[in-house]
Amino acid sequence: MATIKDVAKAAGVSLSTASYAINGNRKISEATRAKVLEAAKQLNFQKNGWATDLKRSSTKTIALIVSDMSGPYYSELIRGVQEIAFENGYDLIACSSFGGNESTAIKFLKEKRVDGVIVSAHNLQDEPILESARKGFPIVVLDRHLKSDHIYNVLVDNEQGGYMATELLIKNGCKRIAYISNSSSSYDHKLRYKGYMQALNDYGYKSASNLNVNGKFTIDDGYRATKLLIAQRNLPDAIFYANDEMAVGGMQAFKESGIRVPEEISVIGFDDILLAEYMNPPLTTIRQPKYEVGSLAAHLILQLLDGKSIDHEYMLPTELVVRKSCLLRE
Amino acid sequence: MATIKDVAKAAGVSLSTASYAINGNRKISEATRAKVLEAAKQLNFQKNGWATDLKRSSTKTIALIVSDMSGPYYSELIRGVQEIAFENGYDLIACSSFGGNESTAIKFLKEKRVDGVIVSAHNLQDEPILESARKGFPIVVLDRHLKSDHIYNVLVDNEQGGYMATELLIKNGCKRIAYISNSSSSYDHKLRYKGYMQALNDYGYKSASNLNVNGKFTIDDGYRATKLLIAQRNLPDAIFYANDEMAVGGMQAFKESGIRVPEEISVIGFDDILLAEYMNPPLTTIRQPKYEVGSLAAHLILQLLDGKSIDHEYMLPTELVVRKSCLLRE
DNA sequence: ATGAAAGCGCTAACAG
DNA sequence: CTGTTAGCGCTTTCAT
Repeated sequence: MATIKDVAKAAGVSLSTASYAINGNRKISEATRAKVLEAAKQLNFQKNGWATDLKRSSTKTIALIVSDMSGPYYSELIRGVQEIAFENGYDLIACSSFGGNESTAIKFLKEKRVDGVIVSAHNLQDEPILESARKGFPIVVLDRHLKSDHIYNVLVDNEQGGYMATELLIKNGCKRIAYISNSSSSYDHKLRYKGYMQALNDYGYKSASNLNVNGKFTIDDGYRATKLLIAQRNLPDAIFYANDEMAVGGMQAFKESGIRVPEEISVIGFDDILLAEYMNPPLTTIRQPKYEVGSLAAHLILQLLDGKSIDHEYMLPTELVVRKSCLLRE
Repeated sequence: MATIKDVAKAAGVSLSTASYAINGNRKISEATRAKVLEAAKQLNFQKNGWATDLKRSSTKTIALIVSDMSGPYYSELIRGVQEIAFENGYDLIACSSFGGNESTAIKFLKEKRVDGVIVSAHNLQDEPILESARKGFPIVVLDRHLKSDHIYNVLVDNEQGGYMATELLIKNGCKRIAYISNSSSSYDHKLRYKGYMQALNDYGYKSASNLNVNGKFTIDDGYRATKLLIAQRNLPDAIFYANDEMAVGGMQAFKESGIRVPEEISVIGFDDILLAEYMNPPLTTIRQPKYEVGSLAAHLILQLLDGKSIDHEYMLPTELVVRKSCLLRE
C-alpha cells in the first residue's frame, strides 16, 4: 500500500509538502497541490488514520462495548450514543465482549486507544475495567456500580422497576407471583429481584416460586425455564420475568401448552424491547430509558474529554408500560 | 498517560528491555522483568495498541459497516461475522454509515486501517467503496453488486425471493397484488420488485398498485404508506412489502382501521426478522440467510487475507416462510 | 541478558 | 511557498 512517502517521491516534492497538499493546507500552491493529488490518485494512496491519530494523540472516536452486538436490546441505546457522538464530531465504534477476556472489548479497554469508552456488558468482570481507568481516559459503565476515580456510572433504577412490576401484579389481584431469572444474576437483575421481594414484603405476600435457570436471558432460556415450570404442574398466577426476551420465550411455551395469557397466567417483562409491543397479547413491561441512557453516557464522555468535572453517578427512572399480558382479577 | 518510555525510565532499563519484559520475551531475566512489570503497574501503564499495529503493519481486526447499527435487521448477520472472526483470532468492530460521507464508516474505509471490511449499507454510495478498494485490503460488499479487482460480493437471491412471495400470493388465489416499497430503491429492493413483476407476468396478472413511499424501510414508513393506501379506498387483496419492518407497520395500520389480516387482506414481507414470527398474525415472509451471509463474508475476508484467490461473487438462496398472514382463497 | 537505533506512516514547528 | 527535521508509542534487528 502506498504511503505518503511514495506520493511525495512520485510527485517530486518533500514529505511535508505532500502532507500539506493532501490535507488542504493553504500555503501550498495550486500547481504543486495538483501534482501531489495526481500522484496520490495514481498510486491509489489512502492515508493511514491510525498514524495520524498517533501523531495527534487523539482519535476522536469513542467505543461502545456491549455484551452482544446482535441482540434486540441494544438498538435504542446505540442510537442514543450514536446521535450525540456524531453531533459532536466524534465517531462511534461498537465492539462486543463476546469471548470474555480475550475479546475485542478488552483490547479496546486496554490497548486500542480511543478517547473514551462506554461499557454495557455484564459478561465482563470488574477488574479489567477498573484497571483500564486512568486519567484522561474516561469510562462510563452502564449496567453495574463501579467506584473509581475515572469511572462514571449511569444507572437505571432497576429496583424501582422490579417493585413497580410486582406491585402491578399484586394490585391486579394476583396471589402467587413467581420470578424467573438467570442464575448468574448480574447487578441489575439482582436489583430487580430486590424490588420484587420488597413489594411482596410490603404487601404481606411471599414468593410463589423463584426459578433461576442457567443461561443468558435469551428467548430460548425463558422458553426452557417456563417449560420446566409448567412440567412441575403448580403454576403461579403471575410471572415476572427478569427481561422481555425471557418473557417472550415464556409466552411461547404457554402457547404451546395451551395455557392462555393473561386469562390463566399474567406475564410481565422488563426492558421494553421492540418486540414487546407486538406480542400477542402485547407484553406489559417495565421500560428502561435506553435512548436516554445512551445519550447521557455519550454526553458525559464528551464533557469529561472537555476537561469538565462532573458527578460520578446518575440514576434514571423506569416506567411501567401496561399492555395486555396481565389480567385484572377481582 | 504513561508510555513505555516512562516505564523504562522508572525501571532504570532501556526502552527495548521494557518492551521485551512487557511482552513476555524469554530473554529477559526474571529480576529485570519483575522490575519492569512493577514500574508498569506503578505508572498504570497501558500500551497503545495502535502504535503496535502501526509497527506490525496489521491490526488483526476487521470492520463491519452497517447502515444502522441499531436496527433489528442486522442481529443475525453480525453474529455470523462475529463468530467466524473470533474463531480465527480476529477482532470485529462495527460502525455505522449514519452521516453519509462524513460517517465513521467512510473513515474506516479510507483511513482507519483495519485488515478488511465488510460493507452492508445501502446509504453509502458506490464511489467511496470503489475508491477504497486496493491490493491487500479486501472489501466484501453485501447488499449491492460492485465489480472491482479487490471487491467481493455476497448476494442474496432477491429476485427469486420476490418471485416466490408473489407466486405464493397468486397460488393462494389473490387477484390484485400490490407492492409497497421505498422510492429510493436500493439494489436488492429493485430485484425484489423485478421478481414480483416476473411472477405477475408469468401468471398473466398485472400489478394492482405499486406504492413507493419516501422513507427508509422502517416500521413507520410502512405504516404511513399503508394508511395512504387505505385512504384511497380501493384495497388490493394482497400486499407484498419490500421488507418485514414495513410489513409490520402495515399490519399496525390495518389493525387501527379495523381491517383484518389475513381475512380481508394478505400480507407478506421480506427478511424474516425476529419480530415476524411473533406478530399477530405471524408474518409470512421470505427469509434471507443472514447468519450465512455474515459468516461467508467473514470467511472470504480471512481467505483473502491469507493470500488465497477466490471467486468474486457468491449468491445465496432465499426461503419462503409460510405463517399466518396470507389467506388461502378459493 | 541488555541497550542503541532504525523505522512503522504521519504531522507540524521551524527554517529558508 | 517548500523542505528539513523531530517525534507520536511501539517493536525488533543488531551489537555488545
